[in-house]
Amino acid sequence: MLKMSTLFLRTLRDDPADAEVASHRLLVRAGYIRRIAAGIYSWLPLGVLTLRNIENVVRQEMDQAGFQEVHFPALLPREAYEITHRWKEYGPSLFRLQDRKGGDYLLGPTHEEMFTLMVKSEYSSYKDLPLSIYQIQTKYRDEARPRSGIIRGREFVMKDSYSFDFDDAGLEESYQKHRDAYISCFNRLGMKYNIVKAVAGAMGGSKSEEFLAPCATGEDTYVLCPACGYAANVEAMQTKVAPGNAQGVPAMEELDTPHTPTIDSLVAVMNANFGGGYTASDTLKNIMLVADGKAISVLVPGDREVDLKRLQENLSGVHELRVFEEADFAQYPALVKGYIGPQDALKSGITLYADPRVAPGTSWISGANKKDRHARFVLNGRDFIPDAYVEAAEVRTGDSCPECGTDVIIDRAIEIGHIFQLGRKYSQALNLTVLDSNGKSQTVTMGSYGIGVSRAVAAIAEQTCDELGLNWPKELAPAKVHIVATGKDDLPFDTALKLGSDLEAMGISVMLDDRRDASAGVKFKDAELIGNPIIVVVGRGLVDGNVEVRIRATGVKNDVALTQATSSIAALLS
RNA sequence: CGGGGCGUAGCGUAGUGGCUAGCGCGCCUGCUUUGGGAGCAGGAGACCGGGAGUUCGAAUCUCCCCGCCCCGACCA
Repeated sequence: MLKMSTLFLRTLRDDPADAEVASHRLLVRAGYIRRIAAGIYSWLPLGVLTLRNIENVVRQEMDQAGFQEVHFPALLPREAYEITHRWKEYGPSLFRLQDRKGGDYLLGPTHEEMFTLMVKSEYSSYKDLPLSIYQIQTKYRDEARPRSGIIRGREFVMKDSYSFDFDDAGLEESYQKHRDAYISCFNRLGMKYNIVKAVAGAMGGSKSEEFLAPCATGEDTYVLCPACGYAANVEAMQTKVAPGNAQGVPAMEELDTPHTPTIDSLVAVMNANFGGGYTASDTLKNIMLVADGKAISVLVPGDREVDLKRLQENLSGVHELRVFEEADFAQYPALVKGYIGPQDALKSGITLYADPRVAPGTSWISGANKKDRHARFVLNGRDFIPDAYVEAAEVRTGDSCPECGTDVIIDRAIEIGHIFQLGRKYSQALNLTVLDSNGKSQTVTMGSYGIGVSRAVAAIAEQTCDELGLNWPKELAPAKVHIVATGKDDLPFDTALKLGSDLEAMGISVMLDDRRDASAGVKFKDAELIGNPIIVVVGRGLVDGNVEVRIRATGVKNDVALTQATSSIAALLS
């Protein structure tokens, strides 16, 4: 039984000055966590209990699915990460250090390499597969900007699993098993979440989905279709646009459009001099970018910005993407800044990408590649032909769902899980093979699957808290029942202690506020702040043989006969 | 890394050149109180983020450094 008289806990009456988001404020105020450095937190007893509860739900669901728990060190030698090039590619986000002999080490940000090597050292036959193993472990990433308390830290607890299969069908099956296990896990954690299509991105591999907990303070943006349930990360959102009707589009016509280097100025001149009714969406924006040192050209409708992150994710294999600077324009004198059009792209030799919204058969107003000149009736398929189509334009609320055409909404969320089909990227690099039934070596295919365990503490706090404080689902709370003894006589304190013992004997965890010197008001405030699901007040009702049972989440209060208290509480918790 | 804000006791803060750095919460002692963050009295607790400088005099002004928060870039 957790007794408040001795519990290592100090709640704060004021919000800490360095906390802004609700989960951070409340976890600090209620005495769950304390900041040590940017993105690095200590856990006090209440925090540890909650974290362990979440860990245990995750662990049970993993074990239930047949995955086996292992454990790796956080402190790792450089070698394996050198082979997969991540020692370099991970860049400044990797915590690196040296031992006394000058050997390079790192604090593991994720463990694909180590898991792959572990399987390699134990297994060598197709008969050993499939295999899924996992760990719950502390990860280290030197984030450029840790934020929102425990939501994005530099040290955090993650459950990471890895699946090993003989072939693609096996990988698909392991992936689905993980997906199902994640669904039951997050359901049990009492979270609201969406499963969202994601781009595999830097991890390589093909298929990837994120589990996103909707939350205004979340840092991920995703697209949701209210009609069919289609959900995608904004990077992964697909644009479906019908081809334009090229029939009857007049010949391309060059126009005199002085002083129109921007879309707004161009639309104004078009409406003034070349007939009305033009809007930015009739124009074509031709953005010059540098992708890993190579100039590329991207077409998007004039009323949309290029979403660099989205573009980069969809240009597979591009590590660095930036917009043209003056120096880049200097290298391409044929490009007239502000008046670039795709008509001469072939001549320039620069790869021309088009957003799907710039569909075949659509015609546009674009730059004419001459200062103060534009062209209209510039037809895709006749006047220019993109080398490739790529998702580049920003996604907006009201865009069409690629599945059903309904207007999508855009929402924010916290990423609490991510599942990947990695394929053979790591097994190939580290040479993880097994013998097939013909005695031939075959490269194993892998998946990786993560749950942000410490982040889930914050995400659940965000989703469940109210103006009074935290408000945990019963399986996660530090204790299921929070008993408050009030008054100055011994009776309520003795009764409360007895009630607590009875509940614990029934397997119900109890926190008992047995402080003799704290006023009732303080105890009520603390109970609400700490957020255990059931609060029982043992005090003045005792003269009638009653205790008061409150539901933290709803605020509902009921007097219950002391003799019925344990059974009534047990019923509430079942 | 760019932009903005901030750093005074465990927490929240006042103090913008001049007495011993003030207040609230929390903490300690005593008395009173005990169903919504109690009252009175007494007390402990601060190298005012660090360093250098300006000045008769610096929490306060100047420079450098460190740290923290927010927005952006970045983020398996």
